[in-house]
Amino acid sequence: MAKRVTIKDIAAALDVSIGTVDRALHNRPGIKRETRERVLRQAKLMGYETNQLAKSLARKHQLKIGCVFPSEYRFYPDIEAGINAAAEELVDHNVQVLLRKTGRLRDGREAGSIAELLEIGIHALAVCPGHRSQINETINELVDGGTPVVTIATDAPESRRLTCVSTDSFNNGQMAGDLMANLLNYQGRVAILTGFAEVTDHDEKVRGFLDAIGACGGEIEADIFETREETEAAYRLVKECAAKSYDGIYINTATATVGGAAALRDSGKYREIKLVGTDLLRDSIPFIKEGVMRAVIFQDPFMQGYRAVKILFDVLTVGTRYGPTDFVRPAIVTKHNIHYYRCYS
Amino acid sequence: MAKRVTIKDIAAALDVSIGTVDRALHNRPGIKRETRERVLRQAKLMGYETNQLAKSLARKHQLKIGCVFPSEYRFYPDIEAGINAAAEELVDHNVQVLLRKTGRLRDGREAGSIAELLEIGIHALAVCPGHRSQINETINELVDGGTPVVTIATDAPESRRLTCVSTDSFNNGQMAGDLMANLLNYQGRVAILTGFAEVTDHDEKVRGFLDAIGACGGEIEADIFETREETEAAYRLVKECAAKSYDGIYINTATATVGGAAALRDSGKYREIKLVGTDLLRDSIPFIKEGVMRAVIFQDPFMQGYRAVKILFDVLTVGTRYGPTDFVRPAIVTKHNIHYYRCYS
DNA sequence: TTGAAAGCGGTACCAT
DNA sequence: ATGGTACCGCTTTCAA
Repeated sequence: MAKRVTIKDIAAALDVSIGTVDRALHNRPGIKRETRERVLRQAKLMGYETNQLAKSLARKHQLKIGCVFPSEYRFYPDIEAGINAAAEELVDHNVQVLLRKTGRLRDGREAGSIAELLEIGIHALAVCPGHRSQINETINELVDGGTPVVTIATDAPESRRLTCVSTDSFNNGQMAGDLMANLLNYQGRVAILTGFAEVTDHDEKVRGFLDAIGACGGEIEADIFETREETEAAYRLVKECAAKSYDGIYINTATATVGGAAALRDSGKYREIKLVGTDLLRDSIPFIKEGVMRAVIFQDPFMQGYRAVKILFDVLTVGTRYGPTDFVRPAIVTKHNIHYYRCYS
Repeated sequence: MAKRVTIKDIAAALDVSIGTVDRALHNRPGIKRETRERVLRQAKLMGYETNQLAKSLARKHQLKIGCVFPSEYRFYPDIEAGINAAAEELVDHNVQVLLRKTGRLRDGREAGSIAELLEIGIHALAVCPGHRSQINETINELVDGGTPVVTIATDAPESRRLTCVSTDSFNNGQMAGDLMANLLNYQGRVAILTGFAEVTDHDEKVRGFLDAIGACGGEIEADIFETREETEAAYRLVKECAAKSYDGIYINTATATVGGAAALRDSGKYREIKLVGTDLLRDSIPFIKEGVMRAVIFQDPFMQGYRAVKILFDVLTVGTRYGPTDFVRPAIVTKHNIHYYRCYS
């Protein structure tokens, strides 16, 4: 394992100063085109790669990464925990993470929080947009000004955000559908309890679920109901379904999962009716442990927050490119692996 | 966010040199007991925490971490990939990872490889022991000499290794058992195909599986067969089981999973008989995608290798303490989440 | 027993 | 347009 090539090595080989090498490597002004090319050629030749530790250590200014997300107590505390975990890993890199909470997701207060952060001065931004296009301009201005932006969990797909860290909702639904198809032995009748018909993510999950049960080669019928993500509505709907001839129930949002599980337990029919839920709230844990709910598809919000910050740091320092979406892998959580997953909400 | 406290700050506060602070902080010789205590008190007072980047950058010698594992082409290539991924993350930290392969797991060639590494000089060791006690002395000598050792996948529990990175086999079996119980609607007859009756890990999985199906509150019978981890034996056994009245089959080792799945497909009864396997070999992927195998419990060997190296680095630099076991979380892999998992064997 | 200083591999600024 | 140098926070060696 030969010693790593440093800018000093390059400088020596070309008989220039390390300042010049640095200028060439980083496209800084004040260097002759020809010199830059010579340096770059030599760097490639010698297989130079930046030592990120040295880079962080030498950086004079602190990197500030802003994070804007709702203060709702479901889901977002996990995202926050992930953000903080990443922040902690980056303190030695002289990175500071600034958090701003925006009330409820739909309040539309992101722009205000972002403005606050800009006042302070940030080098990158992670945000959970409450609306898919409302803050496009804000995002685009930032990006055009050289401040990378990533969205978390929800997206603003028509903006010029760098990427969106989230789960693949369609695939999420497929995972649930496949599980259900297997639990039902490829036949029966299931109730799908979706959040809002018009919310893209929820709808995608429904489509994925239908896709999977349709492709299983059996005969599974499905009815779709809307919970509007209200615990009580979910409770009522599941109570009703339990009274009818449903063999399985799929709930595609977190809060409704809790309400639905409670209803199924109260109905006393959870041994016959198979319940598959979504996400992990503290309140759903007992239902999984007791076998009321067979499994949940966990979208790992912690990891979403964590990755968002890590990606931004990476973009800022290494300059790595990312695709339009960065899918976090969901987990199938059951009675005996639930202890591997932390949840903060 | 106040600026971080550095050794310079401590030195200034006490009007000593940073050399003295360093000596105190690291229990180095050549410092008066009293001075050391003064420094340590001040450091605690100011909330000092080492900047690991600076530490790595300043270290004069390269840290060498040795890894010894079988060259078998199942499972171990994934461990190796994980080790390499960790190694890559640590190059900037001036860490070199040295690999040594030992033929088949049971060949008992670890001691030789370790000796080779000691010749070169390593600061830490990760090893997959082929026997649970045979290399205890080798391990203990290293540990007593200040070289931390962790075991990967298999363990040497009576040695003084720092920790063992592996999965919890009993829990692994429970996950499979719970899944099977749900697939069978709590009733039926299952065949358990275990590797070797006398191998602890395999036996633990069987016990975990029995525990879970026993606790499900239904009536599931189970018969146990030994595959000796041979593809052909597994094929034959599953063919036989398919001809009898089994409702489910659980296979608890990687290679047998492939053979078993092939047999079930060939029997044409995979829609009726539920197959749950273990681990992910490239050869098992099609069986999962086609629905021949409902799920596998994936023990994530990549993560095991990765964590082992990361833990050793952490012990070497930060000095973190670890418990006797470090369980990597297994994943339930099905048709629709299999694309999230890489496998190298 | 302690202090001083030269690095590690970069960044950033000043001088030329 | 380029060179030189003082850092960043720590380790390590040498001098006192």
